[in-house]
Amino acid sequence: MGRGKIEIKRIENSSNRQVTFSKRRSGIIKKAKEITVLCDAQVSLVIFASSGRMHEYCSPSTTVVDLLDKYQKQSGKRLWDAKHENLSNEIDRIKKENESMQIELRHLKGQDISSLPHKELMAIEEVLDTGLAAVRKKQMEFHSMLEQNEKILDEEFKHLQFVLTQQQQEMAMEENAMEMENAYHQQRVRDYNSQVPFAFRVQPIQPNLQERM
Amino acid sequence: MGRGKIEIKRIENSSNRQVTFSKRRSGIIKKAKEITVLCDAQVSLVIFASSGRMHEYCSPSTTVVDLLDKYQKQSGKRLWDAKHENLSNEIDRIKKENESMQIELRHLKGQDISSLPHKELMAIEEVLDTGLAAVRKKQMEFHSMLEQNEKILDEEFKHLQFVLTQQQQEMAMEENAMEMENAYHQQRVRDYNSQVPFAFRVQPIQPNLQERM
DNA sequence: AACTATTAATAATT
DNA sequence: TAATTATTAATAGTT
Repeated sequence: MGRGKIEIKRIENSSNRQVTFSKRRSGIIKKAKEITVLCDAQVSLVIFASSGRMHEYCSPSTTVVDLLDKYQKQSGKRLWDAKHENLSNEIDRIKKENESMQIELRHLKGQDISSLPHKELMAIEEVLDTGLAAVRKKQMEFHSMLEQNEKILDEEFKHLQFVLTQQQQEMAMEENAMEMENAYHQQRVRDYNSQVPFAFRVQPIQPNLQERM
Repeated sequence: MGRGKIEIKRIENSSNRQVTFSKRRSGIIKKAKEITVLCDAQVSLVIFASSGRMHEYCSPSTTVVDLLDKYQKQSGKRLWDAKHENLSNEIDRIKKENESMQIELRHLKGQDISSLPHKELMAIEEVLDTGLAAVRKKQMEFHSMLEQNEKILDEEFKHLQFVLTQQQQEMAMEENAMEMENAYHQQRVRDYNSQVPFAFRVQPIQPNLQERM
């Protein structure tokens, strides 16, 4: 019922598939509505697209829950109970997993090892040794990184110090040449320093140089 | 789509209604199957006839239970009772616990520690140190126990050796006194030895003593 | 998203 | 009740 006959197999083209889904979904829901009216049936229809989006139809005057309750009674399949049982089983499974992990953790922490056979003690020791080695290696890396950072900062600091000292010497020479503007220049130096974080300010090689000028 | 157009309203003629129900029901189920295959959708379809008879379709590879689980997640409608919710919550809780333990275990084994902050690395190292110390202490205890056992066994052995030597000397004296019964006594010694495990048998201090006698 | 040629579903009939 | 068929409805490909 279209321009051509199609085979009933997965539509590979994704956008075609989505368009077809949309059309057929509304078709089915329309049919579901019609059969409820024509034959006063009750229908519960839930459709999930491959995208995960959900669409549903449920006959008026009922709810999905009501219908599923009826479904449960008639099919003999116990939806709730089955679900219940599944959950319980999963809980049991996870709890067991949990417990064994807890025991392992304790052993690794040196707890509850009194009654362990010698062989297991040795295995635990080996795991601990391996772990400790890995952690210490990581810490060594961390430290060497810190040292390297320090070295880089140190060099940057020295460079900055050098540059500033040069600038100050230039200024000092200017000041010598133009004694009159002394006050003005001192102000400039102060301005500059106020823009530089304290840690990077240069201590004059000759202390109190400014005071002497 | 029939010999004539029909209005969508309840079919009053009961047998017509039933026939139509039957035809349309199979039509809907066919459509449900088709959309499942064509668009890889998942469909849960439950139809009740006015007679009460139930018909259902559910996409392969799922169950009504699974679909309803998804349904309730998306719709926010509570299909299951509080019990189920409790179980679900517990599962979530345990799963979280599980995950954190798994992470801790991995860290202790020296895995996945690359991105850890230094502080945590130190904490892990401390735990490992503590654990290792405990395990090693236990192993020391084990060893010293072994040594002690050995010592005790050794002493017992020496004692046994002493006692047996004495007995043999007594026997030898008897034999000297009653030369005639020599053969008989040798038999007794052999009988005795056959009841004692080989490891505990006494080597005569003078080899070949019996042969010389 | 709307259109339309074609197939598919089905209402009436047998 | 089941099969047939005339007709409508659904929809695949196109615009």
